[in-house]
Amino acid sequence: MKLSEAKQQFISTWGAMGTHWGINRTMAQVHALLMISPDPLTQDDIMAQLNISRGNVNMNVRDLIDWGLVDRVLIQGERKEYFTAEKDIWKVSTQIIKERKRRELDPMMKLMDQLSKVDGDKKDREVKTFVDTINGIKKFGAHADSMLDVLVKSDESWFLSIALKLFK
Amino acid sequence: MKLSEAKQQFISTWGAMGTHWGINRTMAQVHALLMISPDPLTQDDIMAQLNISRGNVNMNVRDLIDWGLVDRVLIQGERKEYFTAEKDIWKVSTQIIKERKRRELDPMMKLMDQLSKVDGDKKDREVKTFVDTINGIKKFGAHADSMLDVLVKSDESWFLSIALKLFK
DNA sequence: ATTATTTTTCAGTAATTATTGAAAATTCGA
DNA sequence: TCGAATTTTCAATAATTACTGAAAAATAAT
Repeated sequence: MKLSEAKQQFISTWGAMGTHWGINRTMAQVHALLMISPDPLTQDDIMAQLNISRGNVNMNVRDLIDWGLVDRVLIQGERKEYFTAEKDIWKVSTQIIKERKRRELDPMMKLMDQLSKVDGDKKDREVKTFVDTINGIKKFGAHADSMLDVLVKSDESWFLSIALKLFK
Repeated sequence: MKLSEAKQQFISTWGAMGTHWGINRTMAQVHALLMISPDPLTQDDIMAQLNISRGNVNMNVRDLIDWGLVDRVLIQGERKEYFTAEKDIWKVSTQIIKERKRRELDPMMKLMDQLSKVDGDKKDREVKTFVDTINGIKKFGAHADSMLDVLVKSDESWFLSIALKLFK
């Protein structure tokens, strides 16, 4: 397979995968493009390679920066901004985990705390099932939370050595 | 907070959360409703409680069954079908992990195998960056794959005892 | 301070995805 | 086998989400 074809394939698949993960297709494609580009790219480079508008590039790159997956790079003597992406997939993963925990798990757990204080007799089947489900989620979430914290703070080699001991 | 209000809140938040995870809002809401319902519900129950059409209920319940998160229940002497959801969040999670691994990780890894065989000189920066990125994803995916396999096969108490030892 | 270059914003539009509802198919009791 | 009850399908439509492109804002060189 030729490089250009392989690149296209990768970008397109990474984009499709994004849609299964609540990430919009273009954002995932921009990320894919930057991951396989040896040098930083400009807005115009990205526009040209993905055939999308300037506004679209701008918005998606900004989102990627918010996610901590892409960085602005200043190139000496150049007026334009350049962008580059972290290429180490371990770092990419931990960054995504960190952000999703903050954006999703933390607020969800806060809500569960409130909901577990619902009024009513625990002998009522309706109340009992509700409270049990909520408490199950709370307990599970608390464990997930502390595991993910440690995971995100550890580095890959530490993690893999544990993983291999446990799971091989 | 009253039960009815808490239920609404839970269903609505679980639905919104679904959209961040590539799951459609209604499907997540149906799942939420069934998780907090002590007894199995019919299509009509779900229609009434969530204010959605029969076709919509039918399609989303079918998807949930495909995901292994909801089961049909036959009630003695009743013509209608009833539906119920697994309420143990550990089981729900492992089921989701199992399905996503099969639907997403496995095909992605198959593609990476193909893409890593791209033509061209590894001394070319373009080629090198591409191959390195792909290989990084392959290696990471292989570890994730075997970890998730074990995770899914283990049960909660086993897993938590390991988790506590490691991460507390 | 003026002008050229680059980035950002956002109203309008396009594309995608989800939902309805009625017709068709299926199921099962009589 | 017939017919009522129930489930499924799917074309039409609604709702949502993403994208464009041009105008406005910001930046920096002269």
